[in-house]
Amino acid sequence: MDRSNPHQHRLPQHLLRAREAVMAYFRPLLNSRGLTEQQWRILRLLADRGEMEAGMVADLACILPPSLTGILVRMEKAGLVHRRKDKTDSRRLIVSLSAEGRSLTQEIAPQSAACYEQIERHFGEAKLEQLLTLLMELERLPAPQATPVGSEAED
Amino acid sequence: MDRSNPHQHRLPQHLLRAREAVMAYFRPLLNSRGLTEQQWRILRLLADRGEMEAGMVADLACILPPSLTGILVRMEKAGLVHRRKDKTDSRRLIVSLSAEGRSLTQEIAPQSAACYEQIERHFGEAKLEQLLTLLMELERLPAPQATPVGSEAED
DNA sequence: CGGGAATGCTGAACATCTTAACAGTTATAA
DNA sequence: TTATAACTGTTAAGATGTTCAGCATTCCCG
Repeated sequence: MDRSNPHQHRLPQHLLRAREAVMAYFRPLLNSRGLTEQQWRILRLLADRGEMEAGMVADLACILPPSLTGILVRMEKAGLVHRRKDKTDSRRLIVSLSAEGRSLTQEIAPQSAACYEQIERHFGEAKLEQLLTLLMELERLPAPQATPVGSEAED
Repeated sequence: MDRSNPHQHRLPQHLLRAREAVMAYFRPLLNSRGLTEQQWRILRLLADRGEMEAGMVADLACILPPSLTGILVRMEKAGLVHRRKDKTDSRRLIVSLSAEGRSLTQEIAPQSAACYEQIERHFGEAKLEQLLTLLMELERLPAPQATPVGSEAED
């Protein structure tokens, strides 16, 4: 194919592949405890910052609200978290760690850290820092301008 | 939490967030044509390298075989690709672009490139190169050693 | 006070991911 | 040749992603 664009870098693809390479280190650990990636993100979040409302969990754990609803139901059914409505604003859902969830998190955390150190050892601490810096900058990309599709220009 | 580890960097999370920030630029374009991310990856792949067997599509597009099966069925139903068995080895499935799929790809490609250039403009060409280099290195992480869960140590 | 707008979560429909098991085909060796 | 292993793709089941719509609650302003 005559692609005169030398910048066909496929940034999203490489972000995806890199993430897969990294997750391969963590997945066995999580699977051995019957946890999904998302559930582990939520557990750690609650362990680190204490109970919070669902919307904040969604933001911090990068999970869309409709997904989060089901995930939290399953996690509560598994005895990992508690869900309760906010007293003063009954629209809000407060999510907190259960005792069981807390102890499980404390068990897994050091093993997770060990996986991370393996990665660090293979990849190099300096490059890892550099990569994280770039990623955090990229996260701050401004939202794309409306609809660049070129069709509809809202009234 | 007494986390004495100052390296709680959450690399997978940042890879995920960064990817989301980038995909936000491409999603509107793809949605406007009724394509998913995965379908677009497949279309571009076939346009770039010509027909190939399903396994290679899975590898190159970062899609697991069970997912690919359904995706290709839907894409064929939508008239975007053709599927046929290899004559000499009927285990293999050859996937190729249809005329309709090709023209759609050619329509979208320049708009996709435009999105990419927006990102490049915001983020900086140099940093983008640097990031891609690091990502490609990270992809080459060695597979984790067997089962680091601490339970079974075969042989 | 009252009603529309905004907020926060959930439901629904469809697509994809993830793991495990399965089926058809081909390669290999006794 | 024939039993077996290896290879390729698919099915199955459960969990999550993605978009849109809905519902309850709260806010805000006249």
